[in-house]
Amino acid sequence: MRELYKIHAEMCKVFSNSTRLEILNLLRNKELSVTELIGKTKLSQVNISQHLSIMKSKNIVTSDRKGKNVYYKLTTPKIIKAFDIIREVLAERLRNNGKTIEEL
Amino acid sequence: MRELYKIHAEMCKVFSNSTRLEILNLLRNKELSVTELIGKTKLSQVNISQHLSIMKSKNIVTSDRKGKNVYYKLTTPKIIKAFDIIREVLAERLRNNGKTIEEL
DNA sequence: TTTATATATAAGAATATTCTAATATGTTAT
DNA sequence: ATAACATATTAGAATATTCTTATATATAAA
Repeated sequence: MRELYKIHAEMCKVFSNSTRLEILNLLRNKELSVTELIGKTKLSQVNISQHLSIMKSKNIVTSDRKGKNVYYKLTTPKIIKAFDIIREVLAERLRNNGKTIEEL
Repeated sequence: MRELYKIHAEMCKVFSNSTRLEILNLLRNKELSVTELIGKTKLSQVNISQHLSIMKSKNIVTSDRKGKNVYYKLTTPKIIKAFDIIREVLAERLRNNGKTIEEL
């Protein structure tokens, strides 16, 4: 049973990096190619590929090559459900401090 | 706006350790003292205090001293909502592999 | 005020994560 | 076949995390 906490923690490690969260948020509605992700984030190609590789190895995203491009998408919308709950908590806290998400 | 992803990631770091997840799961319904947590987990006092300290610094739990004991509880039930969504994803995956959570 | 019980903090070795730079591989067009 | 474009992998320095050991602090009981 303690093994389950380890697997759970391994999965949450994916969410513990801001670059990966940014990528996941971009993938919330539609699949995107690496090139598109580069364009939207201004991050380096290498870095994005590395993070996508990490997320793929944890089964958070899947990839699909279409010609020269490789498209990535979420394996389940529940990932974004969890993402959004944490955002709600953060938004509440900011609000309590007189700030809004938009200000950041 | 990229700042928000960093705060979000900081919060998720709390969930990226199996011991902390175990503690959070024990705190899901009721507040517990450090001694009670030691009894339920068989982890060392120092280790539990350290993890509680980390979670307190990230505002995931709050503490309340009552006599000799210090009781900890979750700051918001949304923490457990997010926890449970990830568990659902893991349970689905195990099921697809012909296993159940109970087996672990 | 000393003792016992409960909890917290500090220091440091072992381990893990992240980014950058260099390079490799895969696909299409010429 | 080779050039151009898209993506993946490797290696390593810098940094962060985790656990253990030792010790400190806080409260209550004797």
